[in-house]
Amino acid sequence: MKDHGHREEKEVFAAYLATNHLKRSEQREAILDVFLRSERHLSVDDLLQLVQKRRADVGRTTVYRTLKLLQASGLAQELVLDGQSRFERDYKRQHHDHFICNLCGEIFEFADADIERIQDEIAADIGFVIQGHRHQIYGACRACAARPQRAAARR
Amino acid sequence: MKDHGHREEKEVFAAYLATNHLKRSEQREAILDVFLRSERHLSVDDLLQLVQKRRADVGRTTVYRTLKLLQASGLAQELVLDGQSRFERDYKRQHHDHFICNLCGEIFEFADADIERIQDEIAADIGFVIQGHRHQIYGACRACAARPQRAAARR
DNA sequence: GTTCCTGCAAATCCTTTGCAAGTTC
DNA sequence: GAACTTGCAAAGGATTTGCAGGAAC
Repeated sequence: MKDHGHREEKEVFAAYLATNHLKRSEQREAILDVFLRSERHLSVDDLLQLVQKRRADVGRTTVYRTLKLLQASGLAQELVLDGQSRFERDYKRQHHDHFICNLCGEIFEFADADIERIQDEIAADIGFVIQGHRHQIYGACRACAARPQRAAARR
Repeated sequence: MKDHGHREEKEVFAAYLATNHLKRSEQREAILDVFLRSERHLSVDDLLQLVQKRRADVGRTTVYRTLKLLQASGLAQELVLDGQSRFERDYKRQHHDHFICNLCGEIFEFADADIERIQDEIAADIGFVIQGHRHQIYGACRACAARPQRAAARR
């Protein structure tokens, strides 16, 4: 397998495996590599299909299981949309939230320090200790809003 | 069945049914009444159990279907948590978002005009037309944070 | 050699749908 | 009586789990 870069993340994953007495495998490495090379917000099936282009014998179950490891090691973050999970890279990325187009399914990221600060203040007011949050804004993206007659593709 | 108030909402529902050539039924009225009397964020099963105290023969399917009608008529709003939906009253209530305790499952509401305004500004910047949003903050509520040793009950 | 991984199939969870029988208009 | 509603059981979709065989350490 060629080295496609992302050395740092691969080391993080190797370290995670070692620390937890887990083993490396061809499948895990292929999944991680494909995941790191993709820039999108992948569903399990997206990722499975991409991985299977390289190794047709990788099963869906392994993708699910490997994604859990990637989350646990801080490399991936889960985005729960409607009925389906999607995953994005999370290593050394700044926190952000998402706009999701109801028409084309496209996902746009945004980050705003003021919103984060206000959240923290409100939480402090009620004595709530924040561990995480989901902030997703749904609607029509610029391109889809410009052609409102097109039928919805809803992901 | 006693009149438990909430006349306005009941009228809205009756009007919705009439407009859409739908029919009233004992089940729908019982479900609506129980829903309106509860102040919490109910799961389908919560609602089913409450309704069945009054009429043991109401089925889960009918609760699902009636909740769809309540949403369509603007009386209920769905809250998608983890793998499960919950429903809260939505008639003439101001928009708000939620804090969700990971330990006891309790849900706290909050509203903040600044956050809403910032969202609108960011959306306008990228030409995104907002149709709705989910903003949920997870963590430990005051009570649970005070006794961190208690095991998680995760909903 | 022991422990961990993998993929399949089966199971689970929540929700929706097909359908025959019962209600409402 | 036509049209809608109900509850059951079955179907659905996404995700998890049991398990026997295979790979890593």
